[in-house]
Amino acid sequence: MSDNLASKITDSELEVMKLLWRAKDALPVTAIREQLQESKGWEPATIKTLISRLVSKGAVHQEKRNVYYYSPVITQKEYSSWATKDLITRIYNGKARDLIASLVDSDGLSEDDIAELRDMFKVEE
Amino acid sequence: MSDNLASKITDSELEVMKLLWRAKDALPVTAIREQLQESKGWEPATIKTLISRLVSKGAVHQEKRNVYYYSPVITQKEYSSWATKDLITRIYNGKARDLIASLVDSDGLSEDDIAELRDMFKVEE
DNA sequence: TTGCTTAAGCTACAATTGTAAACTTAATTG
DNA sequence: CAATTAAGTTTACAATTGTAGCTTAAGCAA
Repeated sequence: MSDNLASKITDSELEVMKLLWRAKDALPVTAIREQLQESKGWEPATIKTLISRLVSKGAVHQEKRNVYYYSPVITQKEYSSWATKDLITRIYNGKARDLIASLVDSDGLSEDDIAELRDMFKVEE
Repeated sequence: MSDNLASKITDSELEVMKLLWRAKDALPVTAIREQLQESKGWEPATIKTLISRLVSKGAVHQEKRNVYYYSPVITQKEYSSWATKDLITRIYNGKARDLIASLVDSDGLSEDDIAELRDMFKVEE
């Protein structure tokens, strides 16, 4: 994913993306609105603006049926991994291990997490 | 560190923080400018604005000597760990291990990183 | 001491973001 | 078919951010 795309997904827009990622299929505004209006307390107009911005920045695709249906162009994986690398670049001088060290070291990991990570790194060839 | 503080350090401001973190002692504008003017191509006025904003948001402390000397209030560790937790909250549903899984899984880790992490999580058994 | 060079403070201004209303067009319903 | 409603488009507007100039005050050199 190009820096252009992901870097421009703002916090509010991300809420829309999350919803689209959760959905298996493309969704019409109605469906999007239904969820965000309640969970976020946003006005329909606000939600529409966010969707439009995402479409114009190429993060969401719109398909005309009876009414437009929206689906994510950028996958959640792409986005998360981009965001993570971005954090590493900006804050950890590009060193992924420093991120993890920081997590370990600031109690960012639960016992469970650590157990799981131990596993994760054990089996790895 | 409160959410208030860290969440408000913007990208440009972060460059100033990084410099202050690197410095062992408080620095006068001159010193800060010297470095950022070259590395970032910023005008003196810009640098001054960033410093002022950091001071007013409480991330940097200023001490009047002959001239003001600036030093970080928020430590780099505090900031990184905050930023990391923030990422986890926003993108990984609060699950630190998902962050790491994503790193592993998107080739965000070099062989070296993995070796080191394996050490880090080595089972003492 | 008087102006010259900066530091510090205040002001500016465009782009982005969060939030939304107003207007226009198309669809649904009586 | 006319009226209502909902979808889609355009416009708005304040806060934040990136970037910087202008003004005033103060220290230093001549």
